[in-house]
Amino acid sequence: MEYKQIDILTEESCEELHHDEAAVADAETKMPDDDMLFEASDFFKAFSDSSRLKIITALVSRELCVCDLCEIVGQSQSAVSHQLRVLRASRIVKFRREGKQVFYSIDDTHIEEIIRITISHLSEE
Amino acid sequence: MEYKQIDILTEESCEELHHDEAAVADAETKMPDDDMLFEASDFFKAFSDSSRLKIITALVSRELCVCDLCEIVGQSQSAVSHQLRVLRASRIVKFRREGKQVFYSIDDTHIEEIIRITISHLSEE
DNA sequence: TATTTACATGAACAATTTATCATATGTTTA
DNA sequence: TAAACATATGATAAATTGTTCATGTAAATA
Repeated sequence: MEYKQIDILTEESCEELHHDEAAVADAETKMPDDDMLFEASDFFKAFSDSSRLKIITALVSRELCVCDLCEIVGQSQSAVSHQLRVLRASRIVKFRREGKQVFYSIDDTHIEEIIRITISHLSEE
Repeated sequence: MEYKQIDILTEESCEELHHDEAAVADAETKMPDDDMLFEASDFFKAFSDSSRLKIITALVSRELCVCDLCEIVGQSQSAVSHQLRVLRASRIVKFRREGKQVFYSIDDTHIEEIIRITISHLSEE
């Protein structure tokens, strides 16, 4: 990763000077640090698969057990469990066990707002 | 895709009845149609890579030419162009040509809001 | 008009992601 | 305690994605 940057600077960049040095400097100042960028892109990655998005959307209004989620997304229990694992890792869903069943629900208040804004945005055009 | 669903229903689902049939029916009613789900997940996919997210973040406050974007994200011109292609396809950025340079900018008013909410969400914990 | 500059793109390869299959774990029930 | 049920998970294969390299195109300029 570091080597790549060195390569670019020496071989590929548009000479020594950028076209709008001030804009570049300003953008670099305002840029969130790499940790935040990786965390944020991971967060969005959770929404970037239609099966996961279906799971998230289904959970917005109520908690559901895994079996019902399989029914709703039309996928195997194993596939759904793997996706839930991803969503758990991103702390988008939480779960509680009740006997043999495990109930999942949204672990965050912002999720619904983000989905709502996005859907309304995409519906506009 | 269709065949997969049939397989699941006959081989894998938890018998004939779900655990909470009403909840499943309700979730299925409220579920956006598949076209919307694919479109929305594609939209989020644009944000799911840290290089693309860096490009988007840089463009939020101003338009930038490709060369300056390369400088900011620290990647080759080719890599950045390929990413811009993805962002164009999702209609997240627009561009205008000015002589030899091409200037990119955000093609949507919701983008900043979505990023802002997400960053604030991730900063909370 | 030949060259240079800025950017785009196709092909190939590497890395990552997703689905499937088999199996393991935790809980209830016979 | 054995069997059944609901869910989780590791390994593998298939699909997708991201980067690089080589080359193509449009505009400016020598």
